[in-house]
Amino acid sequence: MAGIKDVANWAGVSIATVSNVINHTKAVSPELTARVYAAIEALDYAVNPVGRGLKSNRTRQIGVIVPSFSQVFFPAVLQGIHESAMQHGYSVSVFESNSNMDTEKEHIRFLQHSWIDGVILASYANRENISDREYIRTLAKMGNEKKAIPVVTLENALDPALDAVIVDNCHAAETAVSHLLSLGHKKIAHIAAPLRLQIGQLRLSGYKKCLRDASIPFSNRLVCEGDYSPRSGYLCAKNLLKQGEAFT
DNA sequence: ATGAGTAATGCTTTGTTTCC
DNA sequence: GGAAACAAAGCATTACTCAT
Repeated sequence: MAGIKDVANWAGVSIATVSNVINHTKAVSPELTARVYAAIEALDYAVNPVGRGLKSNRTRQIGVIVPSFSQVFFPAVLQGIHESAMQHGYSVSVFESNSNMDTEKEHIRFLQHSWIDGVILASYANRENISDREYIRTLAKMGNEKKAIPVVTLENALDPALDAVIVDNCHAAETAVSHLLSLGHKKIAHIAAPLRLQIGQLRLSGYKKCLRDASIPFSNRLVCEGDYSPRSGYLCAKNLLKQGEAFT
């Protein structure tokens, strides 16, 4: 693999000039610029990310942790992250936590020592849970340390100190229920997201609020807790049908 | 204004030296 | 002999000085 010294030798310039051409950090004459680019092409040179990272403290690598690759929601999210990262000259490393807090923490520990520039995290942590609070504080601190690794959470606003990209889950559930009501349905079942998570609670409250607004009594028997997977959706629907509670 | 050359810097690993 | 301390290497970037 050719390094910056090889390019400098081939082009007959100093390594400083090569660096200035690549990064546009200083004016370099068109003649030398052309020679540097010719050397880069001839030697098939690519900047060594380790060397660049040593000096700049930046690797242009982003870590992404999602609970599951098989959930319908995340492949589209990952695609969007990947496309946006590419546009900005970043690459993405993806990890699966299997909806398991220990695995998620393990990935975070690994990324903390992996010269990553930032983390996008669809966390399974619950800020109401005392045992998760210390972990959430750790995530919030990561962006303020000497080698800052900012963390952005998806779907779950864990801490005011952490940036988050979230959906208004309460309103979304309300919208879904009111759509069904507008079609004339009165008995609406809710296959819920995990209720230990904020997202599950918000969706359930949106569901309840819409029923309340329509003066329809809430029945716990019409709520079944799933885990996002297609299989849990199937099992919940099966259970609801089995227990004989009529819904439309 | 342009470009060359040098040294320092970042962090980790590996090799070498010193000391008990 | 083993542990601890120190030095050097790896690579790209950047600041600085000097030359043309």
